[in-house]
Formats: sequence, structure tokens, C-alpha cells
Amino acid sequence: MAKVTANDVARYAGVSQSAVSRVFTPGASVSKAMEKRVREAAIELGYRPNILARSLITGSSRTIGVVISYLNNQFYPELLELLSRELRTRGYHPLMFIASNQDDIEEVTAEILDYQVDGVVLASVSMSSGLADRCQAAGIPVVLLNRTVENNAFHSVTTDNRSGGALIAHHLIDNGFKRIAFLAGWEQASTQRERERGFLDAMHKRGVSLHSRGVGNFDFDMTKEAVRQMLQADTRPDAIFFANDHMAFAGIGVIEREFGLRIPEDISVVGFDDVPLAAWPSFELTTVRQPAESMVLETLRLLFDNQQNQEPQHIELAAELIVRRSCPQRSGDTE
Amino acid sequence: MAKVTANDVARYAGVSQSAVSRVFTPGASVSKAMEKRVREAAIELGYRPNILARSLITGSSRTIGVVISYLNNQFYPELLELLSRELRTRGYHPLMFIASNQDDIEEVTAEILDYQVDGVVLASVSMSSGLADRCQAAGIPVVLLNRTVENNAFHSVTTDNRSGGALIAHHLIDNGFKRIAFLAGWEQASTQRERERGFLDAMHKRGVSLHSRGVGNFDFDMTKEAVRQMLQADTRPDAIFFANDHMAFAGIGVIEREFGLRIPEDISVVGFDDVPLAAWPSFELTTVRQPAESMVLETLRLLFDNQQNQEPQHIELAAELIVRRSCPQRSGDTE
DNA sequence: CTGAAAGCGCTTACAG
DNA sequence: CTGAAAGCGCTTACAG
Repeated sequence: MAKVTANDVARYAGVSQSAVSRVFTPGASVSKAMEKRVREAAIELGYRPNILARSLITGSSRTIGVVISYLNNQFYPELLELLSRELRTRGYHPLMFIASNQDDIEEVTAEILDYQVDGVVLASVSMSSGLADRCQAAGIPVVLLNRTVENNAFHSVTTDNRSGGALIAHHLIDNGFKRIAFLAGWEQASTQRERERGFLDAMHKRGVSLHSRGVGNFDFDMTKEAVRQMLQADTRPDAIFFANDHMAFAGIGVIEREFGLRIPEDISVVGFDDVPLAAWPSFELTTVRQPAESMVLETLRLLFDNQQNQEPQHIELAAELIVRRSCPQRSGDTE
Repeated sequence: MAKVTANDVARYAGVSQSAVSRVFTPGASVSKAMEKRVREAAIELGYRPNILARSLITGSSRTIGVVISYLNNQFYPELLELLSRELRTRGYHPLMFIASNQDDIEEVTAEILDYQVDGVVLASVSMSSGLADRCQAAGIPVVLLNRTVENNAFHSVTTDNRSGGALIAHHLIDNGFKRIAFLAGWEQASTQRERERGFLDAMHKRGVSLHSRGVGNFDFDMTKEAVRQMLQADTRPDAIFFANDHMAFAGIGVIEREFGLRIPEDISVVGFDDVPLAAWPSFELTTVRQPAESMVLETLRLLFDNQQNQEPQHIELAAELIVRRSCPQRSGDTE
């Protein structure tokens, strides 16, 4: 009924408490006989080591703080699931923090540190430099996932968003679109800025200028409104690139349901992320795939391979264009 | 650089270590002068109490184990977000465990207990009775969220799934549908069973029999296949009730894209959950709303109000029919 | 109100 | 290989 400790097991098995500890410490030296005796007693009594007590000594809580926001964009549940799985295989577990508003992050991270986490992953949230110092001081590695930050003070893992934007520009131009529009996400976000920059640079190089631009802020309802504005203009775009899939889904709804236009016949749509929804028959969205699994693996590598005072690394993974019905490849029609 | 402890603060402020502890323990008796002196020193040195050490003594880790699976159904990210927010306001944080396959649960829960969590929430996963004993023995409260289990050994919070199923039956019959089909979820799940039972009982009472039945297992691709079968039959249903929204989205894709049928003119569709996606213009899904926020609040109530050896409680919250385009109310047509 | 001391459940040098 | 002892960073009776 009461919690059973290493001492209880030791008494029961007639050995010392240190022996019990050794049996449950990988790599410690114990004889086969001792091991057997202790394990049997442990099972008998239902003993399992208390991780908290262990952490106090080893200085490692086997816990990683994961700060995430914006779960209604399906990309983040996907990252979370992968992260959780991979951490577990390494003997770690995520302590979750869902940050609603940007202002929260300071407070949230302070709370995380109180739990003595062994590292922090920030997905889709940026970080103030005040926290930088605090994590640095505590010697806790921090990795930004799907974000970078101005001063480059932290490790980060992203897709090569500029190249991704360029892939889309080339796809649209190659397929003969003449009135190409862009719908921006939250303009403070590095993902948004890089995607747009890569997109516009490639357009410029090909001598094509943007037909129109709106801002959806990565928000569903704001995107709907921005698309309405675009479609009510004198000349409509013949293709729209949305800065992420989530916004593209909002746009598709407005285009098909509110304006009765056909995709891709009347207007083509491209997104960014390749979330599972993008492949659904209702959308079949042409998009740029972010390699979620590789992103998570790189994140963990940076977290665990961490040398003291190592220079922050910025990993950029290759983007891949996924062509589907919403903006198909027109055969031969290139140029 | 090194971690700063209560002892460091005590030395710096010229007081005892117990005094420092008291300043950071709500409700402990300290003079204003002492408090000021210690707090200043703490800020100066960047001190924050180590939660692990505190937990070891108080026996409370301020951590709740949250086991969840099936994040591709948007209902679960939604629950997770609410849960995380509410826990935080109470000074707790979720330790996340994403259970991929059902077999995992035993192992996962054992790991959770090692972290000395103060409670466990199981969302969308069932629990073996072996674990029941272990949690009981450890005195850790367990709440099932959106599930019940045969033997009723645990607290649970669900929507009244039977009434929800009945609401849908009445809506369909009242609107004159004659060939009503049901697409079942994972048949082991209590949610699936209850929804179907409420639905069929109400149909039976109104003297209407089911046109056809398929099984989608709560899985997107299996649902698509099941819907194809249904639509290829000699007589097609004129309305389909899917056991959850996630499956309904798969069905809508097949109906509209693969068979070129119109919703609701050719065939009507109803789901269950009312996830955010259901309101999207591409779907506008008629469904039964699960009151996610109330579910989470009740879950926390059961978790924290827990008396020793209290009888398991089974909370069922009211279901509400949300009528949208995919199966609208036909005015006046109600028999 | 304050401090000295015991102790939470472990790990880890240190002897033997 | 094994045990006795110190100690991780706190909280909490116990005196004063």
C-alpha cells in the first residue's frame, strides 16, 4: 500500500541498499546471484526506482521540456507525436507546455526550468534573449524546431524554407500561370518570411511579378477574409500560394463554397507543410513537404550531442514539392 | 554558472537555509524583513527552488501523466490543449505519453508511475486491470477521458454517447430519410458501441430499420474503403452516420471526389465530435458536439477531489446536435 | 519568527 | 563484488 523503497527491498532480500541500487543501475557491477536475489524481491514487493530521487543525484531528470503552440495547425500534433516517440526510445519523456500567447513564453520557460528538464524544445515559438541567459546559465540545451530567431543564439532545425518557396515559384511559372498571388502568414515568423523571400526571389529571377498579396497570419478566419478580398478584386489571381497548408484549407473553402469556383480549373492552390490533411480527397493539395521525421531526429541530435559552449547550429533540411490535384503538372505545357 | 541552491542564497543573505525554504513555501511563517532579504538575494543569484527535491519530501511532483493516442483525430489535440492550460492554472504540468498501439499501455503506464506523477489521465486508451492494481497500490488517481472500460473500475468522463446517437437518429428520421446507413468505428471502443446503440435503439423505437452498415475502425483509409463499398451497392443510402467526424471527412472525400455525388442533395452526412474542422467551409458537417471544455474540467475535478478509496464516478455530459450544411434541417418537413 | 537537525529515496566514491 | 557512509536540494517537526 505504502510506497516501496530500495530499503524495503534490501531488507526483504537480506542485502544492502546499495546493492539494490546497483541492480537497477545499468553498468554497475553486481554478481549474477545478487542480481537474481534482488530482482525477485523487487518483483515480489512491486518495487521500481523513484526517478525523482535518482534525478536529484544524477542531475538528469530524463525529461525534456516541449513548448508548443498553435495545435490547430496539424503540423504540430504531428511533430509532437514523433518527438514523444523518439524521446521514449531514448529513455526520456516530454514535459508539455502549450503556450497560448507569445507573452507567455517567458513564464512558461521559467516553470520548465524549475522541473530540472535536461533540455528544451521550442516548436513554433520564438524565445527572448532573457531566457537565453537563463538556460545558458543552467547549462540546458535549447533547440528551436521549425523556427529560427534573429540573433541565431540557439540551435535550430527547419526545412529550407527559401528553397521551398522557390520550388513553388518555378512550378507555377512552368505551368503557365500569369496572375500569381501570395497569402502571407504571421509576418514575425521566420518560416513565413523565408518562404516568401525564396518565392519572390525566384519569381523575380524568372521575370514574373506578383499579381497580389494578402495576409492571413496563419489564422483560419483571417485567411478566409483575405481570400475574399482577393477574389472580389477586378482581376482574380489564377493561382494562390498560401504560406502554410492550414491557410490553404481555409482558402479552398472560400474559393469552392463561397465563390463557386473550381480548383484547379478556375484557380490553383498551393500550400506548405504537407500535413496529413493535404492528401485528403477533399483537398489533394499541392504543397511543399517538410520532412517532419528528419526534423525531429535532428532536433534530438542537437539536444543530446550537446557539447559545452558549442556554437549554435542551424540545420536546414531539404524541401520537396508534392504535386497533387489542386495545382497539377500540365504535361508539355512548360514555358 | 553552476546551479544555485537554497544554501547559496542562505549564505549570501546571511540567514539559515530553512528560512530560505520558508520564503518559497506558501503559507510558511516568515517576517516581512526576512522575506525581503531572502527574495533580494534569490533574485541576485537567480535562485529558483528545485521542484524535484521538493517533490521527494512532499510526495507530490506537481505532474500529471497524460496518455493519449490517435492524434490524427483532431479531437485529441483539442483535449490536450485544454488539459494543459487547465493543469497549468492549478500549478501542475502534463507529462506526455503518446501510446501508439494498445499493447504499449502497460509499459507506458509503468514508466509514468516511475516519474511519481500525482495522477493519470488516459484519453482514448483503455486500461488493463493489472495496471489498475498498480495505480491503486500507489494511491494514484486515474481518470479515463472519452472512454469507459467494461468493469467500471476507474473514474471516467464522457459525453452521453447514447443520447448523441439518438439525437442523430431523430434528426435523420424527422427529415424524411429512408435509407439510413451507419459507419462504425473501432468496435472495441466504448464510444463506438454507445453511439451505435443509442442510434439503433432510437431507430427501432421509431420503426425505422438500418439500410446498411460498414466498419471504418476510426481509420481514414479503412473508412474510405467502407464508403466505396456502400456506394457501389444496388441501392445507395440517402444518409450516412459516421461514428466520428474524422471518419466523416474521409467519407465526404469519397462521396464528392470519387463518386461525384453532391452533399447534401444526393446523400447526407452526419458525424460525431464537432472538431474544429467540422465547421470548415469544405465540410460544414452536421454532427454531435462533445463539450470538450466541460469534459476536461470534470476530469480535473475527479483527479484532484479524489478521496481515498472513493467509488469510481462516471460522468456523462450532455450531447448537442449541431446542424450544418452536410445534413440540414428541412423546414416544415417534420412529419 | 528563526535555526539546527533529521530525512525524503536514491547514487556513488571509498574501503574491504 | 559488496556494504557503510556521505550527500543530492529541499521540507518540516522541534526547540528556542
